[in-house]
Amino acid sequence: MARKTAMRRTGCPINFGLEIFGDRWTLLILRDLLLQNKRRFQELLNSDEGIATNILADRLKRLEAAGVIDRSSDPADGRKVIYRATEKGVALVPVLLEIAAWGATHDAKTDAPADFVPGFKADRAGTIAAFTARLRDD
Amino acid sequence: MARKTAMRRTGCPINFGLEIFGDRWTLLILRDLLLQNKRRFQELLNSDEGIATNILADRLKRLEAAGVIDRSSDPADGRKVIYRATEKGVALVPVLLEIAAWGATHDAKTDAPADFVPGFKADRAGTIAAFTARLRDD
DNA sequence: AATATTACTTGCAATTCGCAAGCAACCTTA
DNA sequence: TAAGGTTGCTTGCGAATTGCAAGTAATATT
Repeated sequence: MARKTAMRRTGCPINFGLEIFGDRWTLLILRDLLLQNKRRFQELLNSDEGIATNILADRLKRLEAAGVIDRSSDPADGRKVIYRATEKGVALVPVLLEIAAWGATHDAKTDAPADFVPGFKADRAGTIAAFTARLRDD
Repeated sequence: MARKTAMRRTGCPINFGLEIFGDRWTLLILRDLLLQNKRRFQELLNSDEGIATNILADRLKRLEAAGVIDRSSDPADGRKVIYRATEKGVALVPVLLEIAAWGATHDAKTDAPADFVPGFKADRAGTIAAFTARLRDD
């Protein structure tokens, strides 16, 4: 899991994002951290998609290195680690919600609640604000 | 390049998206098709990030299989192939613009024009409409 | 003191990636 | 109409990444 010094391909802002979260797992971890309020390694591990422990550990390291999340140990239980999105991470909520809206719209068998897409379209800013506020509260 | 029958991990709408474009290259191809109006294999190949021909061919096949793009041959030149986003593909413009806005905001050395983020924030719907309209025109 | 939890590493086989070549179909030029 | 160039791919192969299983160290619980 040698952390290689991230070689930038280009200065394109989309490429910048992809070099951080352009893989099959990173945005799922951010989904759990940003939209599902998960905080610990075990919670992230237990997601339905079934990420492996080495991949999860690697992605959390990269996200921390990229300044998207913070890592701290739980003062109430020294074994536990708390992962938390930084402001830079919280700023990805709109990206995740747009992907979710696209997926829910174009997947006939989506698990998304029926009112998600209409609600998001009707009040995009409100939906984003609701998720964002929840992250800053706890 | 064996196309394996895409095994769904879950019905999560974000996972649905990631199974189509959750890798280092696919969204860059869509960037070129959706935001840069590229249409041919060579144009996509010439992007600054330097995608390999086998990867590009593979991703174009997957995008076509997913219904995100259409493939047709150029009536004016039988060697050339025209790749074009479907409605499902055009619907990814907001996703790409959100990623671009995030990248431009958080990358100190971004190549994005200085007025992109302010312009996008001031008139999100207008920015999306401008890109979308351009795709339907030609 | 013994056992369980939590957050990870480590090993290794299997898949995927990326570079370089090759190739078939089509167009252009002479 | 023959020769050469262009276009959109495919093929081979070494290197990197992934994913599963099995550890392990540092706490916490009983």
